[in-house]
Amino acid sequence: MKITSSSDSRLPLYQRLSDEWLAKIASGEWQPGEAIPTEAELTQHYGVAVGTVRKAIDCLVNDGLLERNQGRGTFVRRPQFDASFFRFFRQLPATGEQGIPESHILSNRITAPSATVRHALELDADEKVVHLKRLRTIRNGRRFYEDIWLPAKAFHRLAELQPDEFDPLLYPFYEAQCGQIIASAQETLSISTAHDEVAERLQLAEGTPTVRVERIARGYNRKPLEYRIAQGPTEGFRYQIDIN
Amino acid sequence: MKITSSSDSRLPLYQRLSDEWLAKIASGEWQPGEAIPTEAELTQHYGVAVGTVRKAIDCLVNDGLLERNQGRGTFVRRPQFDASFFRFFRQLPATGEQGIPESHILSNRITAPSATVRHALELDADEKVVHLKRLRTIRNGRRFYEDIWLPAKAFHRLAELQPDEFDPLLYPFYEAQCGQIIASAQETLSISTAHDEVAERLQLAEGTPTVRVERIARGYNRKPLEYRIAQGPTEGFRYQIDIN
DNA sequence: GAGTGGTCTAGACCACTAG
DNA sequence: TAGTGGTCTAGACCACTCG
Repeated sequence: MKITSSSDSRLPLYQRLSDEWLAKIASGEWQPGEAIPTEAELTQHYGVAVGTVRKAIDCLVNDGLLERNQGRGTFVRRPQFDASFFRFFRQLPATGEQGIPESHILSNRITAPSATVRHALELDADEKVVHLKRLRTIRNGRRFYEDIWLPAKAFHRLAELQPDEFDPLLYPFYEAQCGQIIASAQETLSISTAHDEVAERLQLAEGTPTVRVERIARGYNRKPLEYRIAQGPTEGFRYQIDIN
Repeated sequence: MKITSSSDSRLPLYQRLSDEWLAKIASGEWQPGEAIPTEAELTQHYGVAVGTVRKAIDCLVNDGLLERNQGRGTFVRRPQFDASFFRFFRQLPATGEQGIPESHILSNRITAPSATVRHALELDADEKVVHLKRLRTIRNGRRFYEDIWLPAKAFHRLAELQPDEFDPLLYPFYEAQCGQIIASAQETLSISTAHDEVAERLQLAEGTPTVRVERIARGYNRKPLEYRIAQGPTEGFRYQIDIN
C-alpha cells in the first residue's frame, strides 16, 4: 500500500507514516476515542516492519495524539486539556479537583474582527468571526470574563444557537457542533485593568488591576481556531507551570 | 556487565539502563557537555541489543538529559533552561533575544529557614539555608527583586563568596561552585503587593501590586535544590506558555 | 576511510484485556 | 483462548562527521 499523504519522500518511513496518520486524525477519518488499526494490520497494509509502525505510533503518542492500551489497542486521544486550564485560579497546587466553573454565555454574534483578532486568527481581510462573551464563576465565587473569537467559516453554527444551549466546556462542544478539534494552545499572561463591560461584569471599579490570560488555540494542522482573552480579579489568582 | 543501580528487576531492561545512566549523569560520572560511550560500547558492556540501548537513550533524550549528534556521538546536555525564564518580562513573543538581565547580589548569608522555606526545600528541622537577595534589571530598565534559598549543606560555599563574585546566570554558577545541577523547575505565578525591602528596592509605593513568581528548582533526583521568590512591577509583565 | 548515530527489518516471547 | 500492545534481539544499510 502506498502512502497517500503528500510528504517528502526523502523523509524517514516512520515520519511519513506518522504524517499520514496525523492527517487521518485531523480529517476525522480516525475518530477521537476510537481504536486505530492494530499494529499487525498497519504493518501489512503499508508493507513495513512492525518496528517501523511502532516508531511512527511512538511519535504520535509522544505528541499526545494517540494513547496505547496494552491488550486493548491504540486509541485516538480526545484532547482534554481544558482541564489543564484549571491552573487558572487554582487555589492550591494539587488540592484535588474543583469541578467545572459555572459558565454563562452573554452573547454570541457574528462580527467583523478587529485587526488584533484577525491577526491572531490569521484571517483573510474580509473574513468574519463569531464573537462569544462569557462569564464564568469558580466554585469559590470568583468570576472571570472572557471574549472569544472564532473563524465564522468553521464556527458560524455557534452564532445560530441560543446562549443557554452552550456547554460549560467549550472544546468538546466545538467538536460536537462544528467538528473542530483543539489540539494545542499558547497562553500569555499579563496584568491589565478592568474597563467598561469587563469592569461591570466582574463588579470591579474602573481601572482595578486584573489578570489577563490571552490564548490562541490551534487544530492539529496548527491553524488557529480560537482566540480568547480572559480577565479576572488578581486576588487568589495562581497559575502553575512545570518546566524541564 | 551487571546493572549496578538498585532498580527493580521487574522493570524493562531499557528502563533499568536509562535509570542507571541517569544516575551516572546525576553523580557527574558522565559530565555535561561530554559524550557518553558509543552505542556499540554500551551494547557490549551491558550485553544487550543495540535496539535496547537505543530505546534507553531515547528515554533520556526525551527527558532532555542527552542530545544526539549524528556522526559525532551522544552528549550529556547542559540544562540551559534559565533561558526559558526570559518569558519573565518578555516584551513581545518571539521578539528576539534580549540578553541576560543585569544582576546585583544584595546579600548572601546562612540563616535558619522559615517554615515555608523549610517545607519548600524539604529540609530537616535543624538544617540551615543560604539566603541570597538579588536585584535584577532587564534591558528596558524594569527591575525585579528575588529572594533565593538553597540548602546550606550543598551550597554553603555561596555564603563564603563576595557578592560581586556571583555570575548573573545562577544555574551554571551553582554547577561550577557547588557541583549541583538544576534539572527541572515548577513555577507558580500570582499577584502580590510590594512591602518593606521589596518596595524599597523596586522603588514602588508600599502596597503597589506586583507580579510574584515562586519557583522550586530540582536536581536530577527530583530533590529541591532552590526555592526562589521573584517580585516585579506588573507593567509590561508577560509570561508565555505552550500547552499540548 | 573509520566511526558515529539514524533507519529499517523480521522475527521471538511476554503481559495484559476481553469474550 | 485469541488478540492486543510491550519488550527484546540481531542483524543490515545509510548519512553524517572528522581526521
